[in-house]
Amino acid sequence: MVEGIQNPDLVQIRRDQICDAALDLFLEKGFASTTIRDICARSGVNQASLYDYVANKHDILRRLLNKLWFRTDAPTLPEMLDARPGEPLEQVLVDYLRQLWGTNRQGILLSYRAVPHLRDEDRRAMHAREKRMLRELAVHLRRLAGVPEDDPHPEILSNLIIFMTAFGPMRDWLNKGADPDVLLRTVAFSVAAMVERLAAEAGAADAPAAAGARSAGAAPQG
Amino acid sequence: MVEGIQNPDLVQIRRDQICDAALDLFLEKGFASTTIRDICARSGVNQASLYDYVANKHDILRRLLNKLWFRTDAPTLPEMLDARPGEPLEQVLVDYLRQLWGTNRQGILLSYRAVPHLRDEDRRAMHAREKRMLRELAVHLRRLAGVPEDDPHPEILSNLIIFMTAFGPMRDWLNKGADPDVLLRTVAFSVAAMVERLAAEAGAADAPAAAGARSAGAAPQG
DNA sequence: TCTGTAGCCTGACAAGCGTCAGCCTGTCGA
DNA sequence: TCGACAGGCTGACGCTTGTCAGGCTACAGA
Repeated sequence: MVEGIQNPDLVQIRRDQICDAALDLFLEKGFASTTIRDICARSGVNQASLYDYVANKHDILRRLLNKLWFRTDAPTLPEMLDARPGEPLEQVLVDYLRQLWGTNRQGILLSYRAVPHLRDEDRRAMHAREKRMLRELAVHLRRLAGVPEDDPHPEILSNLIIFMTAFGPMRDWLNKGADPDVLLRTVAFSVAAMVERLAAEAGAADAPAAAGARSAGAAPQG
Repeated sequence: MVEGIQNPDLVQIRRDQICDAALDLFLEKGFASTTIRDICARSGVNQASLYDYVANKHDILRRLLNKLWFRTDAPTLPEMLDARPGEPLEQVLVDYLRQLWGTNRQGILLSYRAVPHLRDEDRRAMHAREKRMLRELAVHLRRLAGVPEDDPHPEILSNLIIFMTAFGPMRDWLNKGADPDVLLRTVAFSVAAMVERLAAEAGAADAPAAAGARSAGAAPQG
């Protein structure tokens, strides 16, 4: 080998092997205590050959996050809300969570656990994406709850909701035996209740909200 | 020195030095990539002397979690609810979060990040405590929302609420500039809204709920 | 059969790890 | 003045880590 591996298909196959094995191990033992030798043993790739396919250990983590966290094949929550205007927040959330928790549990876990091991540049990129998502979601919440521009609650609630979308994967060991669908419906209705309450308080303090809460169910605030 | 250090006060002082330095480093760089040499450098304790005060690196982590996670000086959420019967959930939560986020941010972060590095026995103890708390909180929720024994929602909601109590410390980098008090009030009112909605749905499906939601009326915090 | 070469692997490197034996220093009662 | 002894420190151990130079194998084309 003079200049790396030439067959691009082979490179792809080997990289997938390496990343798949590494993902499991990173989630099992953490990034720092997973060794290159571990990854080689599980993936079947030779220890020296590994460096023909990835630059180094950090490169594996970066590739994983690019595939799982910065994925382009699935919409973010605000994108999904954009695409389905008028639909109740709760229903959109159910679909969003089903998709997220169904196909990307590991990506969520990795993104929360691997942060300290990211290179600064990659961490900045992650934070930027998170901030953008938060901002976009806050716009929706502000409209849904009918609160004024200067009210800081939508931003906080956005942050909280995005955090709650990690609930399933992060705490599933405590939900042993629970129906996954009941789980995500519970989260969705909880979020809807939060937004409704925000709308109700804005309406009570202000004027009757223009948009109001769109979610189904009685507003219990009495 | 024949048999360890004899002055118990000195032992305590040194252990605190070691643990304080280690806590910062574990949160900064993760457990596995923090070295004994790092801990010594930051704490000022000599590398050999360190082993006069703690058994090894894992022992440091265990001591930290005992101090921060299995703390006995602060009540758990269900304990606080037991101690203040009749008070609105929302108010109890505000006080609980103020105490938790004020004095134990690092404990929360550590407990979420250090899990993969715990010895099995310690991990089992953590999980047991978590399960007990979840069960106890579910009892309260069931009563507050007036839902029947066989409804699985209180358990899921308990799990979700305990997860949400980690929101402040886990996502504070996204809440830069926000008033910490507004933050925890927002979480508290969100949780109250969730429980109210659970009560409303139980009441709608069943009979008028006996307990109902006890949260204070419209009192917009802002 | 020979040869060039793409891809695989052996074996080793320096660096860094957790750990500790054994020596050194300072203090204090006799 | 002396020695006993608590506590600090030097220096090194055996091991594991990420990384890679360079030799090896298998096979296509002549």
